[in-house]
Amino acid sequence: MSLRQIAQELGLSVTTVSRALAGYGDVSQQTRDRVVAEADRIGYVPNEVARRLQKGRSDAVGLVIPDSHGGLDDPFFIKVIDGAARRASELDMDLVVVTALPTHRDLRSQRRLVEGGRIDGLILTRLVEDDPRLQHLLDRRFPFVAFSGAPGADPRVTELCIDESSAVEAALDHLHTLGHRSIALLSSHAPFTFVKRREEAYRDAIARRGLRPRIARGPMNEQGGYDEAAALLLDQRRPTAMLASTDAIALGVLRAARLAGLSVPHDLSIVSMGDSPGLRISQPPMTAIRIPIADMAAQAVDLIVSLRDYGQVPAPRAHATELVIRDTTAAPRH
Amino acid sequence: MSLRQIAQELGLSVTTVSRALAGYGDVSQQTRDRVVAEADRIGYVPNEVARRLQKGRSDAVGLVIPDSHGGLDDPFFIKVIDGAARRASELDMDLVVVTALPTHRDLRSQRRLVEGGRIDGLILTRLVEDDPRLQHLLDRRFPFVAFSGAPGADPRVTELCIDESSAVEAALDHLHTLGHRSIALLSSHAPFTFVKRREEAYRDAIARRGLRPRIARGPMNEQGGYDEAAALLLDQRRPTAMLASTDAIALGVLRAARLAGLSVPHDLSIVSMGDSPGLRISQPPMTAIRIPIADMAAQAVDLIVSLRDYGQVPAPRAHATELVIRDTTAAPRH
DNA sequence: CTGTTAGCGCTTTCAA
DNA sequence: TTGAAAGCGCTAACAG
Repeated sequence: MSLRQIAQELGLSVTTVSRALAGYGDVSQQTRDRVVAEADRIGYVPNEVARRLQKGRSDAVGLVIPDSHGGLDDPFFIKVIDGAARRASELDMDLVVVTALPTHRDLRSQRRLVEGGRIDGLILTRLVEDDPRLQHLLDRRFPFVAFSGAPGADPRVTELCIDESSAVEAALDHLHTLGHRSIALLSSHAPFTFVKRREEAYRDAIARRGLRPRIARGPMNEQGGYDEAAALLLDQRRPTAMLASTDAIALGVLRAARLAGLSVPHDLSIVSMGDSPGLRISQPPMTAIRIPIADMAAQAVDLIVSLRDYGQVPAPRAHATELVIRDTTAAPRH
Repeated sequence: MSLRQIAQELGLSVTTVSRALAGYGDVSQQTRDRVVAEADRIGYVPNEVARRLQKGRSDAVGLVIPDSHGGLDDPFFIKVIDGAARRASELDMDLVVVTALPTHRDLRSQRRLVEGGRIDGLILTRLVEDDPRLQHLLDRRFPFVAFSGAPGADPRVTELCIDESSAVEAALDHLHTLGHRSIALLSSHAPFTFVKRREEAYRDAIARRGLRPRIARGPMNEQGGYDEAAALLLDQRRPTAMLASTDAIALGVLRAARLAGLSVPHDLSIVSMGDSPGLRISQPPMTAIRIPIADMAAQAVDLIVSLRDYGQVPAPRAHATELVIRDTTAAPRH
């Protein structure tokens, strides 16, 4: 099961066998055929670890997910893993997943991964302001891409993002066209960059229409969405539509509306931003801005390979989003 | 950033430095202190790849998830990844995730992983009868554990399972005690072992109570559950309760009941088997048998380490399940 | 076209 | 208690 075995069997040098199997380099066709035949016969698979040591790279991409003690329930991560693992598999690479406490104050996971040579590049998610992870990677000039954007548009950071402006614009256009004039944004307190960007995009889009912005914030989960929506719905002049900045929040809004006895979409329209499967089977199915997380994750792998091999990337562009109209949006009642 | 650097800096041999850092072996306390201090100073992190090559093991655990072209939406896998990655991180190991086509007829992913020395053991999920993956691993005596059970109770297979009998029994006991006498099982056509086990457990538990079994089958997803339930609900003598063998199916049942104008739980009680977060926020929140997927995945890592190091495992026991009573179960109407 | 040599960074003998 | 030497399996550089 090693090159040496094949070499001995065929009376060749290990080098020649290696070359023949690599598929390039100078080897006679005859030798190549013999080697390949023998390799097939004994079912040779190269030792990836040895190859990595020699090549000085690991052909693996890292991903850190939050350590939530068995409670990880964010569809975002399964999408990221799905997309990244698929692309990595296509490239004969590994996706290495480790957990870290969500605070990321403890860089041990990242250091083991990065400095131990286990991976060639890292996919970062949920970056916050002054994220220590970022500095660590920049200091080492280690290849990485940041999902959902990095704070401050640092040119050294390769971002993987959607065009938040046009995504929010599409949602507001849809609602505005339906006749809504009071549209709230259900945002969150979470310190992630995309949260802020979405808020800005919302403010701009609302201002362009001469409407009044209303932004609610809470924890970035279902309960948070529920609480935010419940408070807004108590208001005398409650909004006729809500744009939720994440799927979990949107599902909380839906629950709040139901418990308040409001009909969705007639008493309240809801648009979510995301792509969770839960949105399709919610009651009613949720209108949403689809964010192609898996595709973005697949691209992340390509970008990392490019960064590793060429030290730069072909200017990554924002991914297109898509308004998927389902059953939580309609014209407001008078 | 290598042992050599530290060795040169301190005028020691690489061997000594290695020993000092390993924490065992014969090194004077003084030398050890000096080495550790210097290692800290330059921020030494051992090259994991070199260590792996030398040790002949990779300190990594593999997991193959279905390649669903960006559509992976099964909460099962995120739980598995979460639990396995966390335990692996605790042990300073990696979790390597790759995708493969769900048919698993193509063993390339597995062969690259296993024979390339990239991992020390593999976590298998969703095994089917005569699964080619199983034979491949058994042939090579490669450490692996099978999630959700392997067909046929092969003694060479380390299983990670719940006690299906007592899980189903708990669900049926709950429903029976509430007064239900017509309880259907919404199963699926999926060829996985746990599906069959659940059906058997259901038959037994129903028989013990002198009731008549009713088993419906369809695709193992939300739509499947919807279709199965819709058909049952058309029946003159429709069941008053349904036990869904997976969460996705249960959510489909809920949708069918709603569209049929039935009140859940009063017209129809539903119990699910699983642990998805979606169950907590369904309307109404779903009564379920909680299956501790993440804990099982964490144990999977321990079992693989044990198999690797000792060639055997401390007889793994079935994981306990728990009936979580929420709002989809109540006494039947007359 | 093929072989020899060297070395990736580490750990493990075996000697001193 | 320390060091020298060997080698994990592979690839790259340099000769022939």
